[in-house]
Amino acid sequence: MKASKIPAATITRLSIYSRALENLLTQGGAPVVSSKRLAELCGVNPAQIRKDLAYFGQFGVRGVGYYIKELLFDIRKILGLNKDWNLAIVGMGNLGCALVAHQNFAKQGYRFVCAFDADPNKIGHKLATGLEISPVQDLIEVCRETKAEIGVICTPPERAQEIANRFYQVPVSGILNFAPVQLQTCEGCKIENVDFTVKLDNLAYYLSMS
Amino acid sequence: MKASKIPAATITRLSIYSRALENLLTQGGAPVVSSKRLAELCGVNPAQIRKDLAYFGQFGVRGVGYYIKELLFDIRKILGLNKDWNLAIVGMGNLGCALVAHQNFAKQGYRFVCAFDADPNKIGHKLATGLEISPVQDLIEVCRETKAEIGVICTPPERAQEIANRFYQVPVSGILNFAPVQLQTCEGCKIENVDFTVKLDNLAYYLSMS
DNA sequence: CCTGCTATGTGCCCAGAATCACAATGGTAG
DNA sequence: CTACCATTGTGATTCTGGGCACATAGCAGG
Ligand SMILES: NC(=O)c1ccc[n+]([C@@H]2O[C@H](COP(=O)([O-])OP(=O)(O)OC[C@H]3O[C@@H](n4cnc5c(N)ncnc54)[C@H](O)[C@@H]3O)[C@@H](O)[C@H]2O)c1
Ligand SMILES: NC(=O)c1ccc[n+]([C@@H]2O[C@H](COP(=O)([O-])OP(=O)(O)OC[C@H]3O[C@@H](n4cnc5c(N)ncnc54)[C@H](O)[C@@H]3O)[C@@H](O)[C@H]2O)c1
Repeated sequence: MKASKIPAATITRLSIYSRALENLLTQGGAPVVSSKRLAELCGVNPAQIRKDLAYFGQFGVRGVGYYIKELLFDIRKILGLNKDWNLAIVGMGNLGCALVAHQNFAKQGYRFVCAFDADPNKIGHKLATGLEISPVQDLIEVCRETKAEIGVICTPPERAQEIANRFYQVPVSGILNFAPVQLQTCEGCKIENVDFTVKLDNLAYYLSMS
Repeated sequence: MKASKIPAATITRLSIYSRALENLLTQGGAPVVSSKRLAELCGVNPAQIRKDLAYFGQFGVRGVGYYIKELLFDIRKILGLNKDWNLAIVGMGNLGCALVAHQNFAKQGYRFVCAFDADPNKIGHKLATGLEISPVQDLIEVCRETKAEIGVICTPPERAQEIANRFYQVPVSGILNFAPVQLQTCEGCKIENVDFTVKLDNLAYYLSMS
């Protein structure tokens, strides 16, 4: 598939473009946007946008620009957001609960279909969304029942690998990992790490430079 | 300064190396580590590690490897983590509270010195750490009093720019932004975005490809 | 003291990504 | 119908970053 030829950075930017387009839509205004204007909103080079889109086809009208609504639809389709995705989350602590409570995910088509914790006090507890916390021992079984496709790890770092291994057995096809460890990968399962500390460290570096 | 010649990716990796080194330290074992072993732990190429470090000097012993404790110290110094950093946080909702409750930040020398919200019900409330939530109107004043250096934005996206503008006035020298918007930048203030949705979108793309 | 081994430090090369610049083209106005 | 304008789509160019491979240097053992 041509997928392999497309830079990862392009995919990340597509996601950012889609958010800017959503904002333009809700704000109303002209139904078209030029690559120049969109570039300003996203903080990138206009040619970059045109080239990113060119990987997937032709979406604009020369001399006019891009029809916002159509482009948004096309980008979401490229990103695979024209379907809902089922998420399983493990570790219902501070962060885990914040994620499940977050509205935007549902709006984008990401649904939490099961939640797990190891703490007996939490198991059985119902979250605001109606989701009930299951014991982590049942992870594989429940994930299969609920057809989870993406796993989200919010446990302490020393438990993360063990949870990942179980996800591999389900199997899920992707993992979003919030624990600050480098997970061992597994054929057929794509991992994305979200790491706040790394971002803070970056800031610290640049600030102590200047 | 030579800073500008160093790839941003290098700084990010340094942060990851430092975490791996911390793990090695607490686990005990040999006091030295080779670039090969460290590379395995971090999921990168050994030459990459040596090259990253070479930007800043010579830290290893040929034929032996790197002394873990010393290297960790040196990397933390490079990253500017040999001092504490004062953080100001705005928006004490689900995410904001999770961040303040998080132990790791304090361990790394990141201290929350003030917290703000617009909700009258939250103002005056004391967090577990003893930190009291201040009204967002007082942001500039309180940030100056508490010597905040880095701002953390956890408000809804439509409020984020307005908060950033106030941070610019303090001024803080860096902002960690969790709201899914592209903030307008300001000379002298470095911005880092943490964006979960983008990561999920990346997953969605790769999963719908294969 | 000398020899051999091992892992670092680094010059060189290659790949991929960002930017530039221009030709192609749809829309519009006269 | 024609000519002009604005903005896209894309080939060419530049630049940055990653990986290879080897020379270099410290250590250990005899
Ligand atoms: N909270 C933050 O702001 C923040 C920031 C950066 C990184 N993180 C990382 O995110 C993760 C979670 O952070 P948190 O603040 O929510 O921690 P937390 O302690 O509030 O929550 C951890 C949860 O995981 C559960 N758990 C522990 N072991 C488990 C297991 N084996 N199986 C299933 N569940 C288990 C615990 O019962 C608890 O509910 C940690 O790895 C942390 O380092 C958190
Ligand atoms: N919770 C998540 O998992 C998650 C994930 C991705 C992104 N985000 C983003 O992080 C931000 C916060 O998310 P959350 O889940 O904590 O939302 P939340 O609604 O729980 O909290 C938002 C808080 O901001 C406060 N606030 C609103 N306007 C304010 C203002 N002008 N000044 C100061 N405070 C103000 C509110 O009173 C509230 O306490 C949002 O931008 C959200 O999109 C959150």
